[in-house]
Amino acid sequence: MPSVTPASLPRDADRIRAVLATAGRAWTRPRAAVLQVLVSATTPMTAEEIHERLGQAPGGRGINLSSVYRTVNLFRALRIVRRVQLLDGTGRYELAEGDRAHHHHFVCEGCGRIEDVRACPLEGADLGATVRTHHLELYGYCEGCAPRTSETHVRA
Amino acid sequence: MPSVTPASLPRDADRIRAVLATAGRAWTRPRAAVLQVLVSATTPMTAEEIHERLGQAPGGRGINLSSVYRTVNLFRALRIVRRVQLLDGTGRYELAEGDRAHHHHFVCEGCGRIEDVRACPLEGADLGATVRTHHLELYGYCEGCAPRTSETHVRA
DNA sequence: TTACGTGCAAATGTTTTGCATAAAA
DNA sequence: TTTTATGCAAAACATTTGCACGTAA
Repeated sequence: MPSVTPASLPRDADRIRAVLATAGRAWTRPRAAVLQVLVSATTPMTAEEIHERLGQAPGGRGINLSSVYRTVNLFRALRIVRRVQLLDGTGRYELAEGDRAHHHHFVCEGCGRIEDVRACPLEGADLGATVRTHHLELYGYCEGCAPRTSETHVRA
Repeated sequence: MPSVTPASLPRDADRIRAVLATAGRAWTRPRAAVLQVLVSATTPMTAEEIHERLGQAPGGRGINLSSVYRTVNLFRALRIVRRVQLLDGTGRYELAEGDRAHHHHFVCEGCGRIEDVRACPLEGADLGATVRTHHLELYGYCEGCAPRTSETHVRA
């Protein structure tokens, strides 16, 4: 039962380190640091955001942004990380492991906050044999952000 | 009276022209041409793709790519066009009007083809009061593209 | 005739890549 | 000691913007 608490990272790290070893890829300081950031994330993060927070991760200083991209792409290929695309066009990355396996996102059109939606409304739905997976994004206004319908602003 | 989709474009054009007029925006050659391309599209198109096909639309020659972007963004603000974000990160645009109002997409991970999914599997589902709208993308392999599970390639 | 729109070129932002060096296996 | 990964700088895209000129209303 992996979680965000301090003690869980080693477990995550060990498991993922084994995945990399099986794939013939090395366990390195940048990869460990990126994983650490993603494990403690509460929302999908852009490459830039991951890069900024690397300073707080052990051994995470001085890592180049291009290494962040290379790392999340490797993790994606190994199904450790998933890319999320919201309407702003910037890619975001999140763990796709353990209890974070399948979930969706609610995006507040007022403040931009992104919330996880763990209960999949499509659970059990028959989407046809050809469908392997799906991505669902919900848009609306969170409590605290009053809905404004009279605006000319682009939001969907 | 030239047209690509015989009878429907003039109707679409007239209605949308009225929407622009109400918003105090002009009806111009580039806007008419972009609309024409979108009306005859069978799949959401990137700005680049729209730009390429403008040559086949009446009066569509010599229109700048930046005008395509400005046009789709204006149309989005007026809810005439919707932006679709698939996992490749490139924005695609499609009409959000009339019988194309609400639908989703199936993306073939083999050949990249995008199909409309008209029946919304969330029709009638209770997503909570805060949810205004949603986007759903289905991923899988179309008939003709055999599923390959043993690959290291990034696809979700 | 006046506000609005367009082309063009340059700027911005995101993501990838080539290459020489450094670190892991 | 051989393979794989990294930093750095540059390239490749996608999208937006400033400005002078054109055009719809």
